[in-house]
Amino acid sequence: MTEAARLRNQPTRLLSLAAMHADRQVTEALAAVDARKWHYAVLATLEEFGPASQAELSDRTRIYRSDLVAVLNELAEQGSVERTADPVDKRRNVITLTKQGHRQLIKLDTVLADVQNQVFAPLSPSEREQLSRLLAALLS
Amino acid sequence: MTEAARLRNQPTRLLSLAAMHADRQVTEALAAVDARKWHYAVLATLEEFGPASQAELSDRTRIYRSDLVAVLNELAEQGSVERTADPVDKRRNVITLTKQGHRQLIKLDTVLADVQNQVFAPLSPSEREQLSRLLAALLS
DNA sequence: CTAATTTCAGTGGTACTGACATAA
DNA sequence: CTTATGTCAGTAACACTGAAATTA
Repeated sequence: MTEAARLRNQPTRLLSLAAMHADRQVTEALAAVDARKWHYAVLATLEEFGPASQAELSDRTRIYRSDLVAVLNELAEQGSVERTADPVDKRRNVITLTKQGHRQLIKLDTVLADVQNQVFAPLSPSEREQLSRLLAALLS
Repeated sequence: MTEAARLRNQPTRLLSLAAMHADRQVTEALAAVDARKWHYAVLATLEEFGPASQAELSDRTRIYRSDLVAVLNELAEQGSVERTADPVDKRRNVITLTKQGHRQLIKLDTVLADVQNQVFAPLSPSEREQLSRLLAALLS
């Protein structure tokens, strides 16, 4: 079944379909190790910037504050993260990466590296760079 | 607020963010004329291939059969489409584009052309072609 | 009997809004 | 008094599954 020419000629549709295709593989690969994209975003951010409040995590990961609550509940339940009250500002929680969380991050690193290679397998290394450059330009 | 290096280096994340950014603008522009992406997909398909059953429309647009029902209800309500029983196969409906639907399609064409130019404004014409080529390669 | 078509009900992850209590 | 923070409730479009009724 062929697509209408009008649809084929909508670059935004192509972009959507490609992203959906990639997202699907990421989601599946992460699910296999009991994780989600957001888990990785939070763990990676904590690793790089150290303990943070939920508001700061929200800013850095682009996860909404309201949605972050559930993500942190999940990460805390699996012991990847600790949530303690901030003594200097009692409105805040301080989120800290645990050793278990660090191990989980390393594991997710390898899982995601595999997925990137799988998703971008049709492209040569220089084409992958090209693509990243063009996509980044769209966001600036 | 900067993103963690690990996140910046995930091309699939970049792809997701770019697609989300583009989708948002498409959705907003279409909402302004009381339409959705799926409406356009259905109208464009009917225009190019003529009257079709819902199963055929589903195949061509990649909209699930179950979701297509609601889309066609909306299009029928606004008079863009007519749904009649197929005399030769009573299981089927025949979906036909009306004159009103044709006009709506033309209108959506211009709306979407504007959005494409807006979304891909940061890229030169040859870069846009490059991007389309690379994205298409990911889907093959 | 089987297979295809339309439809409905429902799930689940996502993006996003709004509101509330608490505390700065 | 206002603003920031964490939390909860809820909406909406989307992707997807499963099943029922009708008809080929």
